[in-house]
Amino acid sequence: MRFEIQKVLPNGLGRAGIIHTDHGDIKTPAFMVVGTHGVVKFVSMEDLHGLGAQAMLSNGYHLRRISGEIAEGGGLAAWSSWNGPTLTDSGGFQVMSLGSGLGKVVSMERELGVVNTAHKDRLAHVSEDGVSFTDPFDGRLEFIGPEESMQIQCRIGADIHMAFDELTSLADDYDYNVEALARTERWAERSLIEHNMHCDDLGYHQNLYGVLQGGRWEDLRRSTARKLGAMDFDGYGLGGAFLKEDLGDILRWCDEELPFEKPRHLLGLSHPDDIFVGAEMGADTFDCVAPTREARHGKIYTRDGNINLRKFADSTSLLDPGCDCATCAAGWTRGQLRALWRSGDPEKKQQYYNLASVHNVRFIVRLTEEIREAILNDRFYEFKEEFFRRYYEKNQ
RNA sequence: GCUGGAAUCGUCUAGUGGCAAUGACAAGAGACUGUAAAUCUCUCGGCUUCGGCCUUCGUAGGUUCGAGUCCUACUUCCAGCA
Repeated sequence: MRFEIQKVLPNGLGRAGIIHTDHGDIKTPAFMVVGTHGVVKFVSMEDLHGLGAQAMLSNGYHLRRISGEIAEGGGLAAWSSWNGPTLTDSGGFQVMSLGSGLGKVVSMERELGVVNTAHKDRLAHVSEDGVSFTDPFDGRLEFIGPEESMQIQCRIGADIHMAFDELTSLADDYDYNVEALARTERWAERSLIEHNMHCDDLGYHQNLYGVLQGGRWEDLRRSTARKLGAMDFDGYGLGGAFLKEDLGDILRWCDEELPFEKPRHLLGLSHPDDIFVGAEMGADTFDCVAPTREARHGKIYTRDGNINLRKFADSTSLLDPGCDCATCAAGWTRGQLRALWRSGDPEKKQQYYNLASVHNVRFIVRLTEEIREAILNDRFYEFKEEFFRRYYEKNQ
């Protein structure tokens, strides 16, 4: 893998570039679509290529039981028939979502009294070795540590792997973050060693990103960035549960310390505010379930702010007039889409999920394309201002 | 015409003496960020100083401390028999 930096923002952090992988190039900043199981929900591979998606993220945790099958199928890109660049997550997110955050929403808004799920109610428990967890669907007790995660990911064979990490929750205090971060750093070393034993097994090179945690504390963020930055990772994942207002600072702390020439992936964020902050502070790639999940839940992205489709029963307006996605190009109106969505007919609902997902994903992919163009043309800050002026102007 | 049965919040529906009244759908509001998520939360008779108050279960009476629930009549609808 090679990362070519084409242009750098005046702040010395944000940049536009190209990540060259064995399955193709990723022009950055870029949004990677999330196909946890190797499929983006309700969106075909043809749709994805059509809307300009450059890379797909899947999850080693979800694919763990069929990783051998995927290896036999030639690795994730071939097996899924995506045939482009891919990335897998280590399962680190599930340490939190099945553990301290079980049953909770990972919100970026300030909530009073965020509380972790009680230990006895968790499906995942962390130890020095790794994470023991109960499969939520079949109740089987399993274990994944750094070595297991690397073995699974190397069989799945994405171009980019994530080191096995522990994502802490907003409710975890400084002391717990110190402890968890030290563990994540030890896991990073173990991940690197194990990864290097298997990273060429499928006949092409697989890369490993180290993942930075450390919550909202500057000393933790900077020290882990220096520590992992000195290790031989191919790039870095920027992880954590953030409050929106902290995101810029946290990314800056990390990216000021990390080796500049290596690519960085901001894990799990894609709302426009977060993409802009990320791109400005040096994140090269992004992924997020929000565009597809929110589409299924009736939230449609538009350049004038997001809309809730429920309110547009009789609307003959396009989803986002001027949008270049396939759904808008085909002339679907808000009212028509709402009718499909609310229909009792499963086929119509599925059609809705497809049309709305394509639109929202295209919206975010296009946003990253535009940010890239703006960076290359020295007008990032102007573009950001234009975008938000329109996006937040009350107008709906 | 006779004999049964039924009428409840937009719709369907629960309810058999203590009820502002069940559930579903529809409707309305909000949430969702490395997918336990085609999901979840809230509202859904009116008013409220949030303690309550008022008006409600086809219509009109009655029995009862108390009636959506029991009785009588009427209205409408359904089924069966003429």
